[in-house]
Amino acid sequence: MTKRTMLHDATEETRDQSQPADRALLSADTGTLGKAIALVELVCCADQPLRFSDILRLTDQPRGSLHRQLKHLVLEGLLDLSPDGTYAAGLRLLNFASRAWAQNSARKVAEPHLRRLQDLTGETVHFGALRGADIIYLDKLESRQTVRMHSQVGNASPVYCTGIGKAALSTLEDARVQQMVRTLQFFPFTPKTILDPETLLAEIRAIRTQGFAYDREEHQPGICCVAAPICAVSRGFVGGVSVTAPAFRAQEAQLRDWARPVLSAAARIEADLAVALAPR
Amino acid sequence: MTKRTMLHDATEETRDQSQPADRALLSADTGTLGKAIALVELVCCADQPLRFSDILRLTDQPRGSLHRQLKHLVLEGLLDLSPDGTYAAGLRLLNFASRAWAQNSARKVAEPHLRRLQDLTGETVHFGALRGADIIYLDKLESRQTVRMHSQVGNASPVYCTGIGKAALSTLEDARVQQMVRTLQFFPFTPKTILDPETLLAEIRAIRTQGFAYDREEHQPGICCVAAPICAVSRGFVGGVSVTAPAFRAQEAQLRDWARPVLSAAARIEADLAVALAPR
DNA sequence: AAACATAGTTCCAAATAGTGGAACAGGATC
DNA sequence: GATCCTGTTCCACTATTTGGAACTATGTTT
Repeated sequence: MTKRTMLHDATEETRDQSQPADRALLSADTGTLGKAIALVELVCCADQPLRFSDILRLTDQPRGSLHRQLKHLVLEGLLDLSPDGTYAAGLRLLNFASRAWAQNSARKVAEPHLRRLQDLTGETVHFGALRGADIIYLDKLESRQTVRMHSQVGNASPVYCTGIGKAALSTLEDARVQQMVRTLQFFPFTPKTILDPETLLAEIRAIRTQGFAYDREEHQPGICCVAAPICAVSRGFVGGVSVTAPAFRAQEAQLRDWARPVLSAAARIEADLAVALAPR
Repeated sequence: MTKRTMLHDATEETRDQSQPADRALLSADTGTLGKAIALVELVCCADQPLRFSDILRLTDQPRGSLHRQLKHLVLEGLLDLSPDGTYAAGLRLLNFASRAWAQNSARKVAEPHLRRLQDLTGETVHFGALRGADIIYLDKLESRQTVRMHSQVGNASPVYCTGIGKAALSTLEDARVQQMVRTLQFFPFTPKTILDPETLLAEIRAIRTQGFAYDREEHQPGICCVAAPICAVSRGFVGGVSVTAPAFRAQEAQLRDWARPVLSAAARIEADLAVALAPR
C-alpha cells in the first residue's frame, strides 16, 4: 500500500531565491544520509530484486558514487548483496525494527488494553501510530489466530482511508490537517475510498465531535473498522486503537456498539500513558 | 541478547598521533553513514530513552556535529524526537523491516514447510538467518498461539548458543568458522552455554557429520531445540529451521525423534529454493 | 576466435558536505 | 539576578563525497 505516499515527506522548504532551484523544492536536505536512505527505500520497495544497473537506471547517479554508496550500505548491513548481484533489504533493518517495536512506549502501555478489547469484541484489534501521512501498524491481535501476525506489523496505510488514520487527523490542529490534506495524493483503493479533500475534512469534523472514526470498506473491500485516537499530554496523537471485522459481521448497529469499548480502551490507555510518561 | 555484540563497529578511533594504523583493523570505513547508523544502534539498544546529552556522553563527539547528525536522522524518520527531548527508534525503521521481511525469499519459500513442521511436531518452529555472528529470527510459529509472535521476529541471538546458529556454523568453510570463533565473545547465558572455542569446534564437527544441531538449554534455561541448516546453490547457508520445546517435553529421545522431520523440512526447503532461485 | 556488448569495480582531482570549536539561547536551580 | 545545565546555531577548516573515465570480467554476436 501507499506506494507513493512515502516519497519525500519530511520537511520541505522553498530555498527559492535563484540558483539551486529545483532540488531543494521537494525534500529537506539530509545530505549523504538522505541519499543512502533513499537507496534503502528503493531496494525495500522494489517488487523484484534489483541489480546494480537497475538501481543505476532508477536513480541516475554516476556509477562510481552509486557503487560506493551501495558498498557502504552493504557493509553496514542495511542491504544484502546476493552472489547473483541482486540487492535486498538487510537483516540489520529487521533487528533495528524489533528493538524499535519492543521499545515503543505507547505500544507497551497499550498492549494489555488491546488484549482486553480483543477479548471483549472477539474481533481483530489494531494499534497504529502516525508517520507523515501514513498510519504504521505496531500491533495486531487477530480474532482467529490462524493468520500470521507480523504480516501487518510495520505496514503503512494512508491516513485518509483508515479508521486510525482519520482518528489521528481529528486530533491534529486545523492548520496541520489543512496542510496535510492539501498535499495528499488520494488513491481509490476501493469504490468507497474518500477521494477529495472536502469530503475528508467534513468527516474529520464529524469525528471530532463524536470522538471516534469509522472505516467502511474504504481501504480494503469487505473490511470495516471503528477507531479511536490516543493522545498524550503535550505530545498530541501518539497512536490509535481499532476493532476491525469483515463487513458482514460489522453492520452499522454492530459498528456503533463497538464504539463504546473502543473509546474506553483508548481512554484507559491515555490514563496509563499519563502515568508512564510522568517520571523523568 | 547480544547486548555487546554491536557496540562500536563503525566509529571510535584514537585519532591522536599520526598513523591511521589500528583504525582500519576492526571496521570497514563507511564514513558518514557508519556514524549515523551507529547512532541509530545506540538509541535502539539503549534500555532507557536517551536525551541529547546522554548521547553526547556516550559518543563523545563535538556537540555541533552530533546535533546535526541527530537532526538528519530525525528528518529521515530513523529516529523520533519526543517533545521531552528523548530520542527513540523511528517508525520508518519498522516500515523498512516489514518490507525486508515480506521480501526475504528464503523465508517466503520456507513458510509453508515451517507450518507443516509445526503441525507435525506440535511445538514451536523457528526460521532464522545468519548476520555476522548472530542468528536473526525471521519467523516463529508458536505451539500455543497465546504468546505473541513478533516478540521474537527480528531478534538476534549469538551463533554459539542456538541450534540454528550452530547448524549455520557447520555449513561454513573451515577458515571462516575459525576466524569467526576466534573473534567471538562468549557469554554464559545459562550454565550449559558453550564458553570456549574448542568445545564449540568439536560440536560443529559433530554437527557436520550428523547434519543437524541440538541446543540443550544453552541459551535459555529450560529450552531445548533441534535445528537443521538450509543452503542454496552457490550461496551457502541461507537460513535454518528448528523445533523448540521446554526441556521437560524435549528429552533426549524426543529431541532425536524430531531430528528427522526437521531435516526433511530443511531438505524440502532447499529443493523449493533451488527452483525459486533459478529464474533470472 | 576475435570483436563487441553489458555489468560491475577501481581510481583520482575537484568540490561539496561534514566537522568541531565557540558563541548563543532557554530553563532550571541556587 | 547569577549560575549551572541543557540544547541550538554559526562558520572557517578540511575531510569526504563526487563523478568522469579507465579498467576488468563475463557473456554475446559476427
